[in-house]
Amino acid sequence: MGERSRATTIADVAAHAGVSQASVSRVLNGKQTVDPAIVQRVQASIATLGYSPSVAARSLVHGRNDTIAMVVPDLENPLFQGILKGLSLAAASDGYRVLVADTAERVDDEEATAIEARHRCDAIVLCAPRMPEQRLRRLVEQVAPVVVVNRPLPDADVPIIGVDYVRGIRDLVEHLLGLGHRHLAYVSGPATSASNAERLRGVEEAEQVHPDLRIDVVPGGSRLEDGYALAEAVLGARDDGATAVIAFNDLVALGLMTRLRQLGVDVPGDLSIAGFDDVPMAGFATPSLTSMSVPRGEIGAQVWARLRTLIAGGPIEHSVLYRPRLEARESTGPVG
Amino acid sequence: MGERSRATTIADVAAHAGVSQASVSRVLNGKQTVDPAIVQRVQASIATLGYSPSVAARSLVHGRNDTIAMVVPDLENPLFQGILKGLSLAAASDGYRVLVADTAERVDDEEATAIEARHRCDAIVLCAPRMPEQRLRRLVEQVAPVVVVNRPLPDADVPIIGVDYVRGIRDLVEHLLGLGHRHLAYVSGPATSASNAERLRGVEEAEQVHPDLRIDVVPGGSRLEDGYALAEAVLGARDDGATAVIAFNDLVALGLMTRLRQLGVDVPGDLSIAGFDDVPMAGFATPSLTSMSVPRGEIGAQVWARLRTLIAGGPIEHSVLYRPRLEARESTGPVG
DNA sequence: CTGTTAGCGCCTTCAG
DNA sequence: CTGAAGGCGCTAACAG
Repeated sequence: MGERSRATTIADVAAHAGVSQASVSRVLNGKQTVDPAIVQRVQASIATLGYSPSVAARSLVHGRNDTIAMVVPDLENPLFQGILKGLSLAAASDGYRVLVADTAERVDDEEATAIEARHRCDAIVLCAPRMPEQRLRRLVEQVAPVVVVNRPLPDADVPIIGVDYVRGIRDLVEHLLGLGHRHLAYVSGPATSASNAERLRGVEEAEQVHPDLRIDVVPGGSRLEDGYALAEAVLGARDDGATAVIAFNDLVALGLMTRLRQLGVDVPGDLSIAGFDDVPMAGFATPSLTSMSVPRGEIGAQVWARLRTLIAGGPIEHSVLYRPRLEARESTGPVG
Repeated sequence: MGERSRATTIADVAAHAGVSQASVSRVLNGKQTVDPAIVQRVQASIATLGYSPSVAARSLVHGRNDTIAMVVPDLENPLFQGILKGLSLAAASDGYRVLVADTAERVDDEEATAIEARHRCDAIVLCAPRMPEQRLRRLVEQVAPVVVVNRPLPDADVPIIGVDYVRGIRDLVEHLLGLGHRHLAYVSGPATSASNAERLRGVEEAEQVHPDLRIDVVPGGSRLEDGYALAEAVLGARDDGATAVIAFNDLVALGLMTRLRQLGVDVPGDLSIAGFDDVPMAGFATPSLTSMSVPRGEIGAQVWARLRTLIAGGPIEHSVLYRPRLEARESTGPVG
C-alpha cells in the first residue's frame, strides 16, 4: 500500500513547509480558511516531496474506505459483467472504487465472502441468485449498507435493483402469440436460480391468462454448452407440437440454435427461438436472435445511486424493477 | 467500513475477557504461545461480542491492504474479463481481493488512475494496450510492485504476462498455408493497440518467410460492429485475390461472418475466416470459427503468482509469453 | 506467558 | 488563522 520504502508523511510536509501538520491537513482538505501564503508553501512542499496521503490512516480516522464490494457468483456471466461495468463507472465518478468478490458459484461461501468483503468496504452489492431466501434476509441485515441485485426479497429493508422477469417473459410470450404461436417450450435455467423462478412465474401467468396457450417446460441450464446439449430435448417438445422456444437466456438460445442448425432445423421456419438478456452477440447471430433487452449498465448505475445514499446515512430508497424491452429479430417468425 | 454504528474494538474484547489488548491480539493472530485458558476466554468474548478486527487499523500498522488493483481499458473485453476472473480467484486463495479500475478507454486517465489505485492497494496489474511506451515505462517504475499484462516492454524492470501474438499469427498463417491459401487479408485492430502491432509483426514475418505469400492489411477494429461494418472492405480484398481472412479478434471475425452471410458469401467456400482469442462463442458460430486460443484464466493466475512474489519482497520473476493454440474449426477450409 | 508502552499517519477539537 | 495534543484500532517491542 502507498509508496515503496518509508513514504513521506504529513509530518515531513509540515516540516518542509515550516508549518504544523494541522495546517497541512487543512490545505489538503480545503477546510476552513487558511492563509494564502501558507497554502502556497504547503502545496509547493507537497509537490517537491511528492507527498500523497495514506489512505489507511484516513480510513482509520474516518471510518470509511471509499470502496465498495460486489459479490457475484460468476464474473463470466455477461449480465454481471455489464452491471459491474456500470457500477464501477458510476462509483468512480464519486471517487469510489469497486472490489470484486467472485464466489465461483459456491453458494455456501457466499455469506462468508460477503461478510469479509463488507469488513473491507463501506458497503456491498449482493448478487446471490441461488442463496435461500431466509439466509439472504439474515445476511442483508448483517452487512448493511447493501443493495441486492437481480432477485426479489419482499419486505426486506434493502433496496433491490432488478429485472422484471415475469413481465419480460409475458411480453415475450405476447410477441410469440402475435406471431400465431399457441404451443411453446420454455427451456429453463438453473433450478435454484431466483431469476429462473421469476421467469417460470411469467410462464405460468401467461398460461393462465391465455387458456388456449400451452407452454412446456424443458429442464435446461445457463450456458452455451447447455443450450447446445438441449437440442434433442427441444426437438422432443417440437414433436409434441411446440412451434416456438423461449430459452432461459441468450447463451442457451445461441447454443441451441447452433445445434439445431447442425440438425437441419430451420429457424424460424421450423421453430422460432427467443432468448433473454440481449447480449451483444444476439444481434449478430444467424438468424439474429429475438431477445429481451436488459439495461445492464443502467442497473449498475442505479445500484450505485442507492448505495451512495445509504453510505451517506440516507434512507433506504425505493427498489427498482426494469422492464425488459423486446428486441424482435429474425429468430422468431410466424407460425406455420 | 467495518460495522455500522460504533463497532466493538479489541479493547472491548480485552475488557470483557479480563485480559490485555496484547493478549487478544495474540490469540487473534495466533502469535507466540498463549495460555490455553486465556485463548478460551478471549475466543468466547470475541464470539459473544461479535467482534471482528478493523481492517483499516491493521492496514495502518502493517502498511498493507491485502488488496490489489487491476487497471483495464474496458471491462467488457472478454480477454480482460477472463484474466480478471483468473486473477481474482488466485488472489482470493491467498486472502487478497481485487479492485477494478476501468479507465473506459481514456488513455490519458490511465496514469492517474493507476497511481490512485496504487495508493489504495499493495500492488497493481496494468493493462494499458494503448499507452505510449515511454509513459508506460515511467509509470511502471512509479507504481511498483506491478505486473504488466498483454503488451511487450523490453528490458523494463517488471514482470510481463502476455500472449505471443507474433507467434500466434504465424501459426495461424501456417494453418492457412496448409489449406492452400497464398493470398490473405488481415483485418487489423485499433491502430494504437500494442497487441495489434504484435499481430502485424507476425504478418510481416510470415510474408518474409514465405515469398509466395501475400497478406493485405485492411484497417479494422475490435468489436462485433466493426467486423460487421468491414465486410465490404474485406470483399474488396477478396476481389483482389485474397482467399482467406484473419481478423484482429473473434468479435471482429464473428461480426464479419454475420455480414458476409447476409451478403451471400459462403464461408469457408468462398472465403475462409479466422479469428483470435477463442472466445466461448467461437465454437458455437455457424460455421464454427477457427481461432487461436488464449489461456485467459491461466494468465490471471500467473499474474497473481508474480505479484505475490513482488509483494513479499521477492525478485522480479521471469516474464511469460503464452503461445496461442490453434483451434481449427469450420470457418477455414481448403482454397478453391 | 502476559501486560505496558509506543507508535502507524491522519484528522479534529481546543486553545492561543 | 494557526499550533499543540489526543485518539481512530491495532500490533510490536519491551519489560515483568
